Amino acid sequence: MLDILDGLERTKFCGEFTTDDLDSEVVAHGWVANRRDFGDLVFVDLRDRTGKLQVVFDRSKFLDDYDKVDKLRNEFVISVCGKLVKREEDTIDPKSKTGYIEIRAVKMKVLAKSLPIPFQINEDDSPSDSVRLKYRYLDIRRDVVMQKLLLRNEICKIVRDFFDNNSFIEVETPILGKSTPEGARDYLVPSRVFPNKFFALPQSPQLYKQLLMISGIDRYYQIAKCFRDEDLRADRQPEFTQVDMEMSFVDKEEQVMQITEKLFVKIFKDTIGYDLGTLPRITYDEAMSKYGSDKPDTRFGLELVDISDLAKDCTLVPFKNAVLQGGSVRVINGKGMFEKLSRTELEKLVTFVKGTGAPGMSYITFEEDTPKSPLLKFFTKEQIDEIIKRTNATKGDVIFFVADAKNKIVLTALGKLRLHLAEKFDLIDKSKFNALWVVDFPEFEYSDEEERFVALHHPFTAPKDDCIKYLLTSPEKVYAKAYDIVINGYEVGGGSIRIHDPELQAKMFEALGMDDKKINELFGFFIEAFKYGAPPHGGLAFGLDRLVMLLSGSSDIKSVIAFPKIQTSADLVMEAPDFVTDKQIEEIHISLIKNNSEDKI
RNA sequence: GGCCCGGUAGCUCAGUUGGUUAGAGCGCCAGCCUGUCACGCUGGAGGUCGACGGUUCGAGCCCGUUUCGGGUCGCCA
Repeated sequence: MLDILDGLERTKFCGEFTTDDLDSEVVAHGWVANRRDFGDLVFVDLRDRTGKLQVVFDRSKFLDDYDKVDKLRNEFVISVCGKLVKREEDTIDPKSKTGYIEIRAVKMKVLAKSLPIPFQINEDDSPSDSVRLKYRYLDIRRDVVMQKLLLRNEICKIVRDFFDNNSFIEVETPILGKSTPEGARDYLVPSRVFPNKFFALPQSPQLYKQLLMISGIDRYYQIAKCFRDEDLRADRQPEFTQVDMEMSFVDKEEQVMQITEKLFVKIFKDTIGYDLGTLPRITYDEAMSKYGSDKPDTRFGLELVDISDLAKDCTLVPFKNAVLQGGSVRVINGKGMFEKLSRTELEKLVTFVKGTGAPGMSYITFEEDTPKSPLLKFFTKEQIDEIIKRTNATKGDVIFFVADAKNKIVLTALGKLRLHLAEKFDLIDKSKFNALWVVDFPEFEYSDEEERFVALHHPFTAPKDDCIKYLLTSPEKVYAKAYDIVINGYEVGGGSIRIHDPELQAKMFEALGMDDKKINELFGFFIEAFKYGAPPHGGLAFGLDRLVMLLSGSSDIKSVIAFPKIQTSADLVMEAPDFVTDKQIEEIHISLIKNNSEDKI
C-alpha cells in the first residue's frame, strides 16, 4: 500500500477541507472530475464521495514531473500533495462548497488511469437507464446518485440507533427457507443434497421473527433482504430491503404503532428536517370510501361521494341495478375542470376508467351554474340537487359517475381516476409528506379466482377481539389487528398483532379452508412452536427502498438501490441471470426444458 | 401474458412530404494558451440510423416481424 501511495496519507476527504486547514501541507485522493488546461497552468476538480475540491497545477511551482499533469484525463485516480490556500477574491467559485479554497499542488501521483467513460458525470446530463445501469459503478460517481446512497446510509444508522436505544436486538434470519404457497411467487433454489426439493428465498422474515418471540428475544429488528418473483414496477423491485421488527408482550395495535411512529418522525426530522407531526388514523373502510384506495394520497381533495341511495331510485337501469345488486354508484367532483377538459379529453378519461375494470363512466358538466348531461333525464330535480349539494358542485365543475354491482370495482376505478386527475392537473403539493395510519383492515378478502376467503394480510394476523365469534360463520365481518403506514399514497409499511394462541390459530386456518394435512405440511413446525409458550406479540415491517425514495424526492425505486434490477428483473452490470454449466445442472438434479447453454457463445 | 412509449456518433438529441455525401452540443484526439471553474481558440477522428424482411426508381422516415429499454394492467398474502 505504502509503495503505491508513496506514503501519502489522506488528510481529509475532498469536500471536508475548510479554513482550518489553510496554509498547511495536505494530501487529497480522488478522481479527476474535470480539468481546465492552460498548458503551464492546469486546474483539476478532484472528486470523492464528499464532493469536489479544486487543485491547481502551476508548472513554475510544481516540484514533480509536470508531464504527468499534461497527461491527466477525466476519471484518473490521483493523489495530490500540496498547500491548501484561500483563493483570491476574484477567483472564488460561489457554486461550490469548497469554492473559496484550493490545493496548490507540488506533488501528484497517478494511482490509476481511466478510459474515457461511456457518459459524462455531471448533474445536468442523465443518460438512459440502460447505459447507467450497465455502468452503474460509474453512475454512482454522479452526485445525485451518490447522495441517495448516503441518505440511505443515514437512515439505516438512525434505524439501528433507534432500535438499539429501545431494547431491540438485531438478529439475522436465513435467506434459504421454505416456500409458502400464499402470497407472491417465491424465488426457488434447488437443493443439491435433497433431490427434487427446493429452498425458497424469503418474501419476508415473518415466520422466523415470530419464532424469535417464542425464543424470548422479546424485541427484534433486522434490516432484511426480501425477495418476490413478480413483475417489476417503478416502485417495486424483486429484491428489496425491509426494516423488520417484532415485539413481545404487546396485544394492542397502539403499542407497535406508537414506537414506529416515533421512528418515522425521527427519520424525517434528522434527515431532511421535515416535521411529520402526529400521524392521522383512518380506518380501511373510510379510506376506501373516501379515497378509493387502502393507501390514500391525502395531499389533495377530490374525495369520493356515495350517491347509491339516490341512484337506487333513478331510472337509469345500470345505475339502479348496480345498487340493487349490492354495489354502488359513486362520484368525484372535478373542481374547476370543465374548462380544462375538452370533449375528447373527457372521453379519454372514460377510456381510462374502463381500463381500471369499471364498465364505464358518465359525467355531468357545469359550464354554467346549471348542470348539463344526458344523465339528467334519469334523475329527479331533487335527486340532482342533492348530488350537487353533496359534491359542492358549482360553475366550472365536472362530476364523474361510476357504477357497478361490485363495490370494489367502483372504489378502485374512482380511486385511480382521482390519482390520474390530480397528476394531470398538478393538484399535488410535492413539498408535503402526508403520512398516516390505515387501521382496522378486514381479516379476509374474497378471492374470485380461488372462490374462497384468503387472508388479506397473512394468516397469522390476530382478529379483533370482538370479531373472533364471526371467524367461522361470517368471515367478511372479521376485522384484523392490522395497520399500514402510508406516505403520499405509497404503502410504506404494515404490520399486525399476531395470533399467539394455538387454538385461535387453528380456527384461523379452518376459516381459510385449510385442512389439517395441508396445515401440517406447510406450517406444522410453526403450530408446534406456539405450543411451547408464545408470548403475545406483534410487529411491523417497512420498505427501506420506498422510504429512501420518498425522502430523496424520487419516484423511481431503482435510483435508491446500489445495483437495481431492470424491468425484466435482470441485472445489467453482471448480466444475471445467466446459463450455468451442465455439471452444475446435473448436481442439482434438474433437467432443462431446452439446453440453451451453447447460445451463450 | 396484454396495452402504451422509445432505440440515429461514446453520451444527450435534431433530422421537413420518402429524394444528393445523415447533423448539432458535449465527450474523444492533436495543437495553442498562467486564474479557469460548462475555460477559450484552431484543426481532426468518430455512424450497419437496434436487427431482419417488405413496399418503392429511391427508406433514418412507410408496412410487418423481432430484439432491447421504459411505463402500465394482470400479478405483488
